[in-house]
Amino acid sequence: MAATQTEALYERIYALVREIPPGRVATYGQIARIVGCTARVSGYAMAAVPGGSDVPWHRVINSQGKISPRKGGGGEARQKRLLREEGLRFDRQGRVKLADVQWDGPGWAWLAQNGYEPDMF
DNA sequence: TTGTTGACTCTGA
DNA sequence: CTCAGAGCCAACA
Repeated sequence: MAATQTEALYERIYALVREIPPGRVATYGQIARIVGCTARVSGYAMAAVPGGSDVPWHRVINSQGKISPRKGGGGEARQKRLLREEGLRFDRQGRVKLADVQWDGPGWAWLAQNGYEPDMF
């Protein structure tokens, strides 16, 4: 269980990302709005996902519809390949069409079941 | 405790 | 389209 506030925050982020269906993507800011943190922090949470996790971290991209570049360099290519395998199309600028493939959110039922209050939105 | 860094986003040029 | 600056906040030295 979460021993601290920040651990609880990360767990909320991961639980939410696990709800993103194949073929859809969410943005860091979208995740951040729901769990109640900043876009930067949700990005940091993705960087902290351990390998072999069941969290579909590759379905989280930036607000421009592009794969965010890492510090280390590698990783973007793998993320792009995983998304292609789920049917996403990338244009010449390496962007997906967010209007078509962006996730519409977890839904009220899931939110209520996971401790979120309606007045948060 | 202070300073730097980063898988972000928005605005403006 | 690209680029720069400001705001953001948890992690780390």
